[in-house]
Amino acid sequence: MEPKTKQFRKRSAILTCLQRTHTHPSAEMLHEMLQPEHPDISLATVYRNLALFKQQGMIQSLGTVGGIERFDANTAPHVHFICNHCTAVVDLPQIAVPDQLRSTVESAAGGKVSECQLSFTGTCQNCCQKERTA
Amino acid sequence: MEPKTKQFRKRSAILTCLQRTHTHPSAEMLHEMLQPEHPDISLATVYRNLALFKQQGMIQSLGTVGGIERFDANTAPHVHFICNHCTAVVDLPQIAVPDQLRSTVESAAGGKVSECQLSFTGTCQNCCQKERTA
DNA sequence: AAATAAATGAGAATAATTCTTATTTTCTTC
DNA sequence: GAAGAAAATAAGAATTATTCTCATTTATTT
Repeated sequence: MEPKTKQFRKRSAILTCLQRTHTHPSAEMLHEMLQPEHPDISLATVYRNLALFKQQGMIQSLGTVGGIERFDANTAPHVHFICNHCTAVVDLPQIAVPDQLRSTVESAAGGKVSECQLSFTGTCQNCCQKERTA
Repeated sequence: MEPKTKQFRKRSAILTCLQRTHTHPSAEMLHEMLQPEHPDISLATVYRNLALFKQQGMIQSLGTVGGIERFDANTAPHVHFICNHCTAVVDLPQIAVPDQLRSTVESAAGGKVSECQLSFTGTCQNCCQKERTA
């Protein structure tokens, strides 16, 4: 008979998939990545659970790239590089986000900070090369 | 007769309006702000010109807040605080974005950086107070 | 095992943004 | 200054990422 895991919640499959990838996928990208293991998963389920995870603070949204929202299971403050050409998003762990920034911001803005995001947009290495040879 | 200015390009009116505000408006917010002076302006024109300005590097997109794109005529790197409750966006000029970051990122990512964005999300002062009294 | 609660699939609904086309406005050239 | 060419715009249709609805399935509790 079928292994039980396949009948279990798809919720955890979605979270696990997001945690294992480094591509900062969109809902649709995740949906495709889940196809081999869960061919019957609905796109609405992916959206629904991503919203839930986000609300619970288990994952983070990077905002949109080309009009499509991208997600990250790494909620620790870290830096992203976003390629406008191929919409790839990569982490830049080499670059640190100053720790004391949050409290500085809170006193400057007078509110409560829940998230910090430092991102650079431009053209990635691959796309730079493609442009050169084109 | 009507003053000539009203018959001139709406393009410049859109840019001027964005340059004079500090609310980091969306296309629709801009459209509303332009109503008194240009009641016949089309929302499509606002979208079209914002896309043009962005492509020409004259303005910047902050990304989306609550699913709606927000714009800023200040293209110099600076820090934003975004309230998740009222979707207000304010500048934090007190906090500087390190200058050498761009080149550090370019060597780390191996690509070409065109934009930098540092933003904090949370609850603004006003919304914090409202929560307290609610 | 029955009853209740939670999760999901499928597709419809929503809404921000973009596109299309006809019209108007501006610019160029004579 | 007028005629023709080019650019900009208005209005609404089209697109599409995301959300919602509701019937069904799956899990949990009694």
